[in-house]
Amino acid sequence: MEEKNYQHNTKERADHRLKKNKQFNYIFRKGEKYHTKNFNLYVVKSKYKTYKIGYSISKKEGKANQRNLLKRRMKEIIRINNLPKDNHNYIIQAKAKACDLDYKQIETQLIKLFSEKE
RNA sequence: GCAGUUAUGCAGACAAUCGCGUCCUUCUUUAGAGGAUGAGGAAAGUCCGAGCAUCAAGAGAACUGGGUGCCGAUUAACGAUCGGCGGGGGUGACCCUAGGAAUAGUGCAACAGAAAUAAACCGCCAGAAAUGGUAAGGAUGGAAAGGUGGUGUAAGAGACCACCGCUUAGUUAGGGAUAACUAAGGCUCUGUAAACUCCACCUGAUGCAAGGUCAAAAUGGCAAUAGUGCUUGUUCUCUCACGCCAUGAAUGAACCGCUUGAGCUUAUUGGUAACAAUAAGUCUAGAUAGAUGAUUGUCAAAUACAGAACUCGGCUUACAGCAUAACUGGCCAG
RNA sequence: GCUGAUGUGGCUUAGCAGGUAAAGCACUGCCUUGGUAAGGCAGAGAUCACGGGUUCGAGUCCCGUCAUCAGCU
Repeated sequence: MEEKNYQHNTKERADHRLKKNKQFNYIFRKGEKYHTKNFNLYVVKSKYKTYKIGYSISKKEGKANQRNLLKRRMKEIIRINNLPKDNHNYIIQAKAKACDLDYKQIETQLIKLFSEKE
């Protein structure tokens, strides 16, 4: 049953978000790292049957509205392309002025990241 | 048409597909479906002023610290706003202005210059010289002993005169800052208070991460009529209050605070204006890793600065592309 | 969200009641040594974060921006 629900609900819901500061710290310490030019990916195996994603953009990258826009675009890309294939915990960290990128540039880089992980 | 000044407004709209926060309805309770609604002129900086909350409650005095500073009005309040006055800038429309007191006292004014708050280097005049008189001219400086022109004189000097400036007094106008006029003084009185200071007025501190609810029993430590806490800069007077702290106990954004408010829109009236009064209508985000995105089409082009976090009133800073109104300048053409 | 602090040569710091910006390390040249280090002598290097104001004159006083760094669940 749960598997079916998971297949249907590909959208980004609250269930699929990391929220606690503890979890973030844990994943930053223990996770495996993958890089592209503007993004880092941290992955840790989860004990639950769903995946979770957190987004991390530091204040240095841009002003508040730019950071919000980047986060929305990342969420949108992950929702449409259905990127996370395993039930792990992920953090995507933006760096190196990722706020200046287009939607399409972000898309290619994120797809690259997840394929590298495979 | 060109250059400019001031004020005001907009800050994409519509359609389609997928997707997000909150609320409501429904059936069902892991969840789904439908509907409504969903960021700004600065939401920013956190520079001022308020509400609200806590510091157990309150009245007062002294000192200290901080702020404001032409006049009148507006406002819940303000360092804000409006209208004036004085000063400065611009050909002009118009703009800028922390603008009380320098005879209460103290400090500072480098270098240059003879000399910087105090008189004499060169000079001019008299004289044989010693010396005396003088401040017109010279050089320095931000500032040099009222300025310009004349009379006068040995040479000169407010010594005297005219105009201008300054100080004091008076009259008139004005609600006042102040202005105009008259008379006198003959000029004695450098600048700096955004240096200390004086004068007048204002001022407790901390901030929603404030603070409250769930929250009780029980145990341990300290204290015992003195102690603790007192208006969180210090000291004092008076009315006072009470056992205090830790564990229990959960670092949880779980619930409240959290959105109806000095609210918004329109009209009328009063006022030069800021603004106020009255009437009618209206409810318009409430998140908590933090809600608005992606793709396509049409409009000439939609692209700037930028994202609510308890709430209001201002200020400051950022800003693509426009639109509207009033006014100024000179040029060209008629 | 709230509250503070700091910006001075390449680096680390001085500087005050406003009057020509100081030191150490580093750098350049010369001396010393057979050579290097150390040492000695000389030299260069700053729009005092940026923009206004007060003042005759601001690194310093006042106001506003920007950047950096701390602290508070």
